[in-house]
Amino acid sequence: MAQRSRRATIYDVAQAAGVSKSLVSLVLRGSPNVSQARRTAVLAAIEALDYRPSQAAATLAGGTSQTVGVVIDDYTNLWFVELLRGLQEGLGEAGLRIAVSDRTLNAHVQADPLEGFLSTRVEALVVATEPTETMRYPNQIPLVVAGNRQRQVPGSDLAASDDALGARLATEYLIALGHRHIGHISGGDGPSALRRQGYTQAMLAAGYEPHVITVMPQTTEEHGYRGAQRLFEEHPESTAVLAGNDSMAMGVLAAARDRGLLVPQDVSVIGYDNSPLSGTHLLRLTTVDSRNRDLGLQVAEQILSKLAEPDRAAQVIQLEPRLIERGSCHTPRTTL
Amino acid sequence: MAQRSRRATIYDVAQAAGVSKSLVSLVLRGSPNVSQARRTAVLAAIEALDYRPSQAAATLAGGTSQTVGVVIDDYTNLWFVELLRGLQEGLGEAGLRIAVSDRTLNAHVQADPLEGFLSTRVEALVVATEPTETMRYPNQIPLVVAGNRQRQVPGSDLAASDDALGARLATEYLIALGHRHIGHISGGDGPSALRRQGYTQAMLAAGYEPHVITVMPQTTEEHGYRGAQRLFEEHPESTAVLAGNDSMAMGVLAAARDRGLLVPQDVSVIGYDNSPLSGTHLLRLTTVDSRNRDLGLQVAEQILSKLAEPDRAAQVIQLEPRLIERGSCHTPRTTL
DNA sequence: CTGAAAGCGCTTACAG
DNA sequence: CTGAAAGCGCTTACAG
Repeated sequence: MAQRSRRATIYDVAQAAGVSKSLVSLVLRGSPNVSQARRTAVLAAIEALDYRPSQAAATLAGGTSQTVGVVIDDYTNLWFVELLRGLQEGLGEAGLRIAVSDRTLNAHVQADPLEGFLSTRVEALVVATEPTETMRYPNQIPLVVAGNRQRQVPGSDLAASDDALGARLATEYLIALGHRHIGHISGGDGPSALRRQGYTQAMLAAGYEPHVITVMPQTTEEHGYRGAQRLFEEHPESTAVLAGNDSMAMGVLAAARDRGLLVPQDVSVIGYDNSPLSGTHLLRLTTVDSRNRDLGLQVAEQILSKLAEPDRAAQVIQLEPRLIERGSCHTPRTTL
Repeated sequence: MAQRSRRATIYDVAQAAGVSKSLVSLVLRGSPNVSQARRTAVLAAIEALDYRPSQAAATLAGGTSQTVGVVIDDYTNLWFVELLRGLQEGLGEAGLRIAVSDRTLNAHVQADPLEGFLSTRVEALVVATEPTETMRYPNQIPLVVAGNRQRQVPGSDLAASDDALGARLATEYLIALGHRHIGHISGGDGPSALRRQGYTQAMLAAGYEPHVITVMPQTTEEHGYRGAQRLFEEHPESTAVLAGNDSMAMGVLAAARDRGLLVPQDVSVIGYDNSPLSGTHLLRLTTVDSRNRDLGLQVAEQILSKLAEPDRAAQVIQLEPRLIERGSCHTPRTTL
């Protein structure tokens, strides 16, 4: 039935439908200036020929790829999933496609995912990872950095959750619960630095001594585990721990268990990110929600506005995080 | 410095380097038939003009996109990550790019991710999700289905882990440990059906009664939790549980804990997938490794061979899984 | 080793 | 509402 022959082109469709190829193009792009009869004929021909327009030709001829590129750091670091959802929602109206790439996906053909996107002529770029100095940033298309990062990209928009505020909220929550010996396990990236700040501020404001254990360079369960071990050793009086994120919190839970401490009876634990993990029956982790979906919506808006007005000044948008109460916190066992 | 003007094209580079544009094309594609002096000049011009070749033009003119598309079901379902790594490794030599899309990413512009890939003129397609009947499968490019699925795609290659064998290995391991009351929590997808088979076989072979709890339609922690609750209620004599995958195993752990059962002392638990989750300090989950990276390597090979010889018959490749022993299993508390 | 020419499959004005 | 023409930025033979 289907021949392995040459692919159908717009010419074939035009011929089969008995119209010119411009007309086919109009139908494809949903123009209202096409008679019903011809539209039907074209659609039938498309179906019959199993025709699919060539994205390459459309991009080349139209001068626009209609896609925005998103660079993430790692598929296992799930915070980007909700961001993507928000982006998709926000970009829907405009009909922009989304393409995702992590650092390693095409490392065999291109050192830098940005290069690939730039060659693809994306309309805009979202950098949802720590920007590197080797990246050559485009200045001809909108670029928005998503999330709090250590490095700035001059001229780019920025959309991030207020990580300092989130950590402050979490710490104040523990303090309100009656805790005063609260430790913090922190990592080495952009959000970590801000969360550390928020934690420290809240502790000092309450007149308590902050205990920060910084584990470099990652923020995995393993790092959380090691950090918590150190905390429990150096500060056995700790009755609560704020972890740098949910993965690290999972490590904290493991360290507590291995030390014979019950959560939340002996020690309260708070995570950060409201990841799928935190909502499981096994963890029931109280955490901070960064509202990444809303973040994605904001990023979409920034892209759209910059596309409409390329000369507008760079924007910085900050979202307010909120605390999600679940089952990992309690009043301290012994109120001193 | 950088003008927001028109993008540099191959013409601009040729002119700046004082060569013809064919020569620039040769340099870009790494041809050896270019003198050192001219190559240097071209490279300098590319750098100076911040030139990036247009992927669209290259695809259109060259008649090949040099990319293979991978359809996954969901970014939160992490089994594809290792698959991607293997694919990347295997495709590296050939210089093929990888593009990933899940079902929802571009749902606002295209109902089906396949359509997008087909418009992009990918060289091959990897379907790492349950094929749907609405998908129009191409017959002109290699298609390989990765993982065990319920639906077949006629003419496509298949690469999967032997899920029945994996479940049998896990069950036999528990039996060897002395367990005879072993339950299985299963889901509703392709791998689930096979794992169920393997479990049942092993139980019957040992002369024990299989207890399967099937929770539809998903295979999440929540489903594992509910399934285990039912198992513990209906079969309180159970001393071991084989979960359909690691996420479900996590739910089993939670259900055991909520029932006051210790793992592994009171009940042994085995997962499936060897996901990042299973290796955490908190879970220390004994699990089955499907060797997804090797699977990716196999898929790459299938693609390459089909590209070289389009008429070769469809292949089915099955990999042997292996058991990963960690800390969630023990001999049964009371040997009956 | 290098250059001129044709063509890939579309979109976009521009006439009718 | 519809068609003929030019052109997008490359690659690929094909001559030299």
